[in-house]
Formats: sequence, C-alpha cells, structure tokens
Amino acid sequence: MRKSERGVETGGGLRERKKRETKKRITETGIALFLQKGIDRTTLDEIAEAAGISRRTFFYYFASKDEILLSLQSGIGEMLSDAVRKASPTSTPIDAVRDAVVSVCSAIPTADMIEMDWLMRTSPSVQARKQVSYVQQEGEIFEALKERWPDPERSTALRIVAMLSVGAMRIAGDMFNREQGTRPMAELLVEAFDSVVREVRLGDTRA
Amino acid sequence: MRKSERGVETGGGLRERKKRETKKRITETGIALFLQKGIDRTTLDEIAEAAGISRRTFFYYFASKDEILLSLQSGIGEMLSDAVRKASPTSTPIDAVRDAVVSVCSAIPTADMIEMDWLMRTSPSVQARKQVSYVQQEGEIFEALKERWPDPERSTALRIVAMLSVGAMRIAGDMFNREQGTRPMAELLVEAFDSVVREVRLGDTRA
DNA sequence: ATAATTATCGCACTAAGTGTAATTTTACAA
DNA sequence: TTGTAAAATTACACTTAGTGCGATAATTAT
Repeated sequence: MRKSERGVETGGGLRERKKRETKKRITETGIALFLQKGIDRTTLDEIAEAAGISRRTFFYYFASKDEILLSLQSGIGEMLSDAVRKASPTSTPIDAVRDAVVSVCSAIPTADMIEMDWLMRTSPSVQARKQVSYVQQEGEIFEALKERWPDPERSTALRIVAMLSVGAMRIAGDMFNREQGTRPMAELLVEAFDSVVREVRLGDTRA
Repeated sequence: MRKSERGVETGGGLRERKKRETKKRITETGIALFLQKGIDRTTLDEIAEAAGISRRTFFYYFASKDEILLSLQSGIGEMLSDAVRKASPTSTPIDAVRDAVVSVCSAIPTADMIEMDWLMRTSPSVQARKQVSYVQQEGEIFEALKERWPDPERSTALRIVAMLSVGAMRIAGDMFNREQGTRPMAELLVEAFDSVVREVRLGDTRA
C-alpha cells in the first residue's frame, strides 16, 4: 500500500526531489532576507533558521553566502553557450551571441532582474564575484564560438567577439540600472550590441 | 640641543615617515609570507607578529588581508590615465593606451611581476578583486580618453577602445603566465594590442 | 610644559567557514 | 519485510577575519 502511495510523479527519486526543494527553499528565503535587510546584515543563522535547516546544512548546499546569488546566475552561461553552438551558419559570430543573449535574457522576468541587479550592487564581495562570472562567461562564449566557427585562423577574432559581447552585456546592464528597469533588458541588449558592432564594423569579421 | 638633533632630513615629518615605513614593512613581510605558504594559509596574526605590530594595528593600515596585494597595484591606474591624457594628438586612441600601458609596465621588474601574477591566481578572493580592478581601470582609461578626444560623437567608440585595451592587457597577462615570464611583459602587450587592432581595424575609428 | 592629535594596542565580540563524528533518512536488495 | 549501504542532517568545537571601544603611548603643536 505504501508502494502505491509513494511518489507517483517523483521526477527522479524522492531523494533528489527533496534536495532540489531544499536548495530552492534556501535560495528563496535567502534572497527574501537579502532584499529585506541587505546581504551584509543577513547572517547565515537567520537564513538557516528561516529555511528550516541547521547552519551546518547550509554549507552542505552552498560553499558561501554569496553563492546563493551566484547559483541563480549559473546555468545562464550554459544556456548561452548552447544557443551559440546552434547558431545559423549564415550569421555573423557576434550576431549569434547577440541573439543567444537576447533569447536567454527574455526568459527572465524584469522584476527579478531589477532585484538581482540591486542585490549585486549592494555587497562588494558579490560585485567582485560577478566580475569573475563575467570573465568565465567570456571564456564559455569563446569556446562555443570556436566550436561553431572552427577556423583556427579566426580564433583571435572570436576571442575579441567574446570580449565585445560581454562588454555589450555590461553596457546593457549599466543602462538597465540607470533607467531603473524602465525598458526591457532585451531591448537594451540589442541596442548595446548594435552600437558595438557599428563602432567596430564587426560585420567584416565574417567569411 | 634637542632641537638640533631632531630630524635633519625627515622627509615630511617623523610621524609620516614612520607610518610609511610601517606600511612598507607590513606589505613586505606580508608578501614574503604569502610567497612562502600561500595567501590562504597565512594568518593575520602571523603577518602582524612578523611585522612587529599588533593584530589590531594591521587593520589601522589595511582594511583586509587582500588589500596588501591591491595596494601594490594601486597607483598604476593613475599613472596610466596620466599617460593617456598626455598622448600625442596624432595617434589613435588605442595606440595611446597601448603606449601608456607599455611604458607603465616597463617600469616593473619582471621578477616582481611573476610573483604578483602567481599570488593573484592562488587565492579566489584576490582573483575576484583583481577583476574588479580591471573594471575600474577600464573606467579610468575611458575617462582619460574622453578628456583627450572630447568629441561626444566618439564617446561610444572610446568606451569600446577602453574595453579592448583592458582585454588586450588580460590577453597579455595570460600569455605572460603561460610562458612563465619568459618574455617581457612589454613585448607581450605590444603583440596583444597589435592583434586586437588588426582584427578589429581600429585604426579606422579615428578621424 | 602642556594640550591636542594620532598611532598602537588589548580585549571582547560577531560572523563566516571547516573538520569531525554522530544521527537520521532514503535507497535497495535479500 | 528487514537489514544494510549511502546520503542527508545535525551538533559541537574550532579557526580566522574583521569590528567596536576604550586605554595607553608617542608625536606634534602651543
């Protein structure tokens, strides 16, 4: 009888589901507290208690407090790389990245983006790690581009494309913040990429 | 009589001189320990004891352990900006930055660079802060470029130049590390800037 | 000399993060 | 069903970074 009661649509076993739920609960309560009182004034004990776990268990899921935020941003890099790898062969590398970034970012609600953007800027340590993640993303984009356009002659050009792409993303992010999220990120991204491409005439890089 | 004994060539008062000496002593003993046992395995107590000060006094000079390293890198940004502001009006913006970076880096002994480079890569937190300093430098370079080429029409182009410059610096840094400091930084910088300019045809950006 | 700064220090405290070992929960097979 | 291996959760003690505060000693100015 227990057997029939036991998880009917348990997506991948009870254990993993619980784990996913716990991690999600920690993340959500953590972010909620961060938004309430700021990252620095939120202690791990508070997060643990609010999430109904012990202090020690927190470190079973995250290596540090900052990683709550970073865990949200992770996964985006992979989605981006995948999208780049599937890019149309007729497009320019930078257009491929642009389209990938736009499509990935479009899936994120603007409200969430504003919150994340605010949190990222409040704590210096998180801001520092964000920069690191930018560098990582640049590397991932570069690798994806190399797979899609495997001509070794163009390798340097592709690295520059990756650099400029991340640069455009940062420009768009700054605009988004400056305008308090009035305009959607996708729009700002297109603008930023366009201005970069225009200034640099990157269209020529192809073929 | 005391009056005549008192500081003859005290460069700016006894107090300031002592302070400078103490700060220098902390920095040097700190770096020495970092190189011996790594940043993470060096505690503040060890640094303080080796430098002959109390743990508390350390925080009178530095806000954190990492800042020992960062304090060395500080000042470079300013030198860079100054050099850019004094650039020849006939040169291309990116060439101005290139020359500035090369001249500033040429003043740093290769041995020191290898040490610093190694230290920066060992500790994650320091690495993160290094990325932040890159972003700051990009901003400073951008501001300097705008002063030198004040045409508002070109502002975006200058921001991209600043981005690409920092990118070239990072590329050169990676090469420097990969080659274990076999070739001088100045040479690698010239190469990196050249390849960036070549790929992107940045010469056209002028005029 | 005396008074005002300023550097140095000690102490107690908070909070992040780690090591270890015990305990509970889940998975799986006899 | 039950025993057992593996994984999740917890408690406890510990190290270390960093802060607040107040006392003390050294420098400087009057």
